Amino acid sequence: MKNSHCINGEICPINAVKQGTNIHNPGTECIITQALKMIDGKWKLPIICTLGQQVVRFNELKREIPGITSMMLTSSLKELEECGIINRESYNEVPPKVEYSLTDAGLSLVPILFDLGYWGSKLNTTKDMVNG
Amino acid sequence: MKNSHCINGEICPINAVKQGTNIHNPGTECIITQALKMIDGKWKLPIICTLGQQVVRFNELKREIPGITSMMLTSSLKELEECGIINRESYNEVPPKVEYSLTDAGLSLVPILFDLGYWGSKLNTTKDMVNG
DNA sequence: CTGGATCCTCCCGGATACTG
DNA sequence: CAGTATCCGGGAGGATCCAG
Repeated sequence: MKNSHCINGEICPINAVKQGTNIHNPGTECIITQALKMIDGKWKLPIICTLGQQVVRFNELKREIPGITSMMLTSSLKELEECGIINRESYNEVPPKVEYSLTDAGLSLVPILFDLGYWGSKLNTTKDMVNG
Repeated sequence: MKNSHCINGEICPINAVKQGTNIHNPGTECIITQALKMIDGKWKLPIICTLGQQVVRFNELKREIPGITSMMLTSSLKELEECGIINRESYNEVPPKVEYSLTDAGLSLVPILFDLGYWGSKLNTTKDMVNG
C-alpha cells in the first residue's frame, strides 16, 4: 500500500509531509501543507464562500461577513490574490470601486472544500450515534 | 448556479460559512470550518500522514516527525483522538506501550487531503508558467 | 469607498526539566 | 517508553483612528 496515494508519480505526499516538518529543509514543504496555508486564517474561507460564483465589492464583502474589520478583509484579500485564488479588478473612479471574484483555480477549490465539509459532517454524525 | 454545491440537500455551505463567522451565532459553525479545525495546528498533518496505513508507537512518531516535542505530540494525538481521526491502543505493560493508528474516518480523510495538495500543486505550476 | 497605520491582547507552540 | 509541568516569546488577529 505504500505510496498508493502518490500524485502523478511525484514524491509521495506522505514523505513530502515529513520533509515539510524538517527544520533543516524548510524549502521542501509538503504540497498539502502549502495548500492549507493558502486558505489558513480566520477569514479566508468566509471570503471564498461569499464570493462563490459572484463578483463582489469590498464593502459588500464586509457587510456579508459579520465581524470582519477592514484590515483583516484587506490583508486576507491580498493574500488570496497573491496565491491566485481570487481576482481583483480596480476601476479608476471616484468614489473608488474594486471588484473581487474567484479565479478558475479558486472555483476549482470549492468542491474540494465541500468534500472536506461533507467528510467532517459524516464524522460528527457517527460520533453522535456512538454517544447516543 | 446558486447552491449548486449543496451537500445532500442540506443548508448550502456558503450560507453555513457566513453563519459561522457570525459572532452572535457561535453555535452554527460552518462544516468546512469545523473540518479544517480538526486538522489545524502545526503537527496534525504530519501525524496523519506518518500514520498512513500503519500502526505506530509514540516514540516512533516522535522519531519520524523531525522537530516535534513530546508535549506537542501528546496534545496533537489527544485532539485527533477526540475528534475520531485516530485510534489509541494502550497496553498495560512495563515499559509502557501505546499504539496509534488512523480510524476509518481518518483513512477516508487522506484522499481528500491529497486532492487538496494536488489542487495546490496545479495552481503553483500555472503561476510558474505565467511568471516565466 | 477602499483601504493604511498603530497599538494591544491572547494563545499557539517552543524549551526545558521531571515522572510512573 | 510515554507522557506532565512550567515558563515564555512571537505572531495572528482585534480596536481604533486616519487617508486618498
